[in-house]
Amino acid sequence: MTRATSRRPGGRTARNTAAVLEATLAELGGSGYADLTVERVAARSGVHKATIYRRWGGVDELLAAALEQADHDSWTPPDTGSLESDLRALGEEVAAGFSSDDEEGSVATATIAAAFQSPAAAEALRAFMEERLRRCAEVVERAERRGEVPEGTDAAEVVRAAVAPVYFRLFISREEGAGQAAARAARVAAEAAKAGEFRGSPPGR
Amino acid sequence: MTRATSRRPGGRTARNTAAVLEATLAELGGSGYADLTVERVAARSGVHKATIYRRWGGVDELLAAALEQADHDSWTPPDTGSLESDLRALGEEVAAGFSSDDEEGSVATATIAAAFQSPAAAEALRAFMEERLRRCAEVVERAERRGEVPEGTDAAEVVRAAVAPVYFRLFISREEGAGQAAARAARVAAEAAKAGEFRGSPPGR
DNA sequence: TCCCTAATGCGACGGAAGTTGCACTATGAC
DNA sequence: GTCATAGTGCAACTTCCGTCGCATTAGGGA
Repeated sequence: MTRATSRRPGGRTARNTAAVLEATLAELGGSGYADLTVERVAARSGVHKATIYRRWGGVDELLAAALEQADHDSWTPPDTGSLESDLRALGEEVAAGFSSDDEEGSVATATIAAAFQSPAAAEALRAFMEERLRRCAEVVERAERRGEVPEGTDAAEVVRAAVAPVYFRLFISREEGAGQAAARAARVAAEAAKAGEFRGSPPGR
Repeated sequence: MTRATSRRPGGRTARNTAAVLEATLAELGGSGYADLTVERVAARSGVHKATIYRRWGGVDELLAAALEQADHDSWTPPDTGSLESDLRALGEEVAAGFSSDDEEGSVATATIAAAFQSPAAAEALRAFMEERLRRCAEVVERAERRGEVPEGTDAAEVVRAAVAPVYFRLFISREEGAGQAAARAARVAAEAAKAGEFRGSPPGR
């Protein structure tokens, strides 16, 4: 959508967009968010910095665009046979993804950081997480079809309960053991879901 | 501890420390983390910027020192009579504290943001949250004494389960309704604790 | 193929962030 | 009281970030 309003979406513009976003991801993976700068992205991509400032506006918007791109991937939640183990796999995936230094984890971590400083990044993160939660609903819906959980279970809320403790340890309390936390959170969330604690939409909806 | 290694902890040095940290908090409350800069703190506090750079090193370390100071406050967890309502009050306090623009919430939010960029800030945040979790254990211990939850319940883990979804909505998924989420998370955590799901230390300890 | 102009490249500029050397002040030991 | 020096103030300096005006290039309609 970045170029939806453009009058010349083809050729060089498209090439520049690709080069810049790719360079952004590479810089993130290499140096992290703290050292992410427009000048470095410009140098790596071969696109002039003035162009980047004009088209995106700054580092945070650049990051938002990169995340938006990542949003269009083909990720699907795990399917292991039971709600609890699906949730556990999900949580462990989160813990592993953010802990590792691979590109995907770096982008996500950087965006969480950037969201504190830029409305554009915050919005990009919100949209990304919304989409992820939407896809994760599948996990709960399968459980519902299996009869594991009652009908009308708020799928997103179950997933939130399962993964929130992992994120909490990673970025809020900054503790070790996010991976182990996934198992317990998954169990608690699954049990609560079976007991019908997550039935119906939350009050504020 | 900032001045523990100093050879001249008294007089002007102490006054400067107080003035700088107070100015840091004031700047945070007024303009937020994104606009927090050493120069502005220097101007507000009346301490020269070179001094601040020499003593702390940068904005993030400044913030870490301010949080460390806040760590020594007299905060205690709510005591409402039951585990679930205590946890709910706790979660709502978190949601309200971070949403509001008061000074305390600003410092905590800013530190979470700074923790992504500076090891010093990350460590300060970790220590702060550790202390908060330690104080919150009281809530679960009271419930244990009342017989609400089985003996040997991992208090910190119960609290994490109760507040993590609130933090998740605030800073990760960036959704609305963090306050409402507190109620459901508190209920789920309390029920799980009663069922003994949080008995014993987690595996990775 | 031609041509208008959107998009980019380029270099210079203003300003803010952070550093450094030097002089001075005030602390705390004696 | 005196004195060595830790700590601070000051100002100049170096980078780096972001912006701007203008020249140049290339997309895409004719």
